[in-house]
Amino acid sequence: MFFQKKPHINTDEQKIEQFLTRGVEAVFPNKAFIQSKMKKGESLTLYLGIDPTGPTLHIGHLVPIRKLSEFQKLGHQIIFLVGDFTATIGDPDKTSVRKPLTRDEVLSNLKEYKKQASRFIDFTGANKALFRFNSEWLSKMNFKDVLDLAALMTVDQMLKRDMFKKRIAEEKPIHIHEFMYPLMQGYDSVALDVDGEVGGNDQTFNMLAGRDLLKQIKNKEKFVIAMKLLTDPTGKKMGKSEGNMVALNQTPEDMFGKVMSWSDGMIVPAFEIVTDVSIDTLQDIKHKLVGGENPKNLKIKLASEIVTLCFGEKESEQARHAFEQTFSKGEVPEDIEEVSGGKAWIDVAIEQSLVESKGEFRRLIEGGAVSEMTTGEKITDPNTVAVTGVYKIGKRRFIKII
RNA sequence: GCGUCGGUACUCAAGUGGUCAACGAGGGGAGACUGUAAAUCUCCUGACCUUGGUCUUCGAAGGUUCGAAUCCUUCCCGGCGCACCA
Repeated sequence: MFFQKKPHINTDEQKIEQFLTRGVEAVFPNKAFIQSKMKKGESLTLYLGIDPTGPTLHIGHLVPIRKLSEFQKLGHQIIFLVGDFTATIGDPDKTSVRKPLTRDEVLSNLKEYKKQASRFIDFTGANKALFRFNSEWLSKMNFKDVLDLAALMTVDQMLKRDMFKKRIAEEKPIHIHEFMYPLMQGYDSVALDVDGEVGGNDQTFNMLAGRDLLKQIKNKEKFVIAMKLLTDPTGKKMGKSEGNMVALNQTPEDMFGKVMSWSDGMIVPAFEIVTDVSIDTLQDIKHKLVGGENPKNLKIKLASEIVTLCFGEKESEQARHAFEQTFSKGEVPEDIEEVSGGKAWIDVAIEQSLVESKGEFRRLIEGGAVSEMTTGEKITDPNTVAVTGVYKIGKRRFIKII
């Protein structure tokens, strides 16, 4: 327990309402429960757990992170929990066991996390966010502790989880340790002794497991806020496993471009859950879309908003400019690699890692993907000598031969 | 333990002695059309030289054969059923 001068708790009704609704998919046990706590001005703790499974955070993480930040701004205590222990175990996946990560992988993934998270969360000052690791407690438990914990849940409860049902239906294996995952993650709630947890809707089962455990072990009612997932119109999740993710370590230009390539159906949900635009603006955007405004314009606004959030207004403006210049007007991007020519194209391509194999480059040539920007002339033979000019390979790869 | 079915490229999934670098679908890349959208049409999607070929791949290792992803043996991993269950 630590005693510090608690900052003022904001009990503004509108802000609380916003906190509990914007981008929120579901709350447990119910909205009124959390509302009353918040209105009373109680100082609450809320945490978000993230497994360091990739080298960077991505835009999907942003949704709960920003919700966490919102809570911090209201004066409450927030905790950013890194699932360093759980990541070395492997979360059950839809189809199979996720490959467990090694300690080293986890540590290297971790490096960037705090840095990236600190763009949104305040890790300094009077009400600083805590940065914790679940190995602090999970690595210390012995088999007896684990059994005691496991005794609190039944197999039937576990089997309610969709992915397990699915795997049984598909006659795919389920390992015992996969049942432990919700327990471990749930135990985080107990160890941290929090008032609430926020996370993506895909984490609802695990979050509720924690709620259950906390109730049984400490007789405490944890609230759970499940955030909407950033999905494309087909309901597919945006995430690293789906390949359409926007990583937070990308350049502003790349991020801008990625957002622009989202499908139109993403515009409204993305505005709602990953930007700060007001509810009025949101309505306005919906109307414009229905009214036949070119969705591209709204998407540019969306991309600008998102890049601003991550990098600031200036960077965002530059990214937008670069995007319009490069793609809308078909001009050459400003910062491109310059290499000296004088040798066969295929060698240049390999040396510059523009392609992964010579075969791939040949295929691109055959497909007419390599051309000079100003004359539009296509390279038709991979063995021709690269001469001075600015070339593009496909849509996004550029190179300048000097 | 016994029986039985299965393990194929990024994913799903055909193929069950030569015509298999391996059907098809998804994903990814490229071209056309565009708003770097979606939809649609076309092409490509193991590596290396290249009209053709060489090499590496179908859970692992051996074997049979002129020739295997395909047959045999052993092993590893999984599903299901039966048996066992202090």
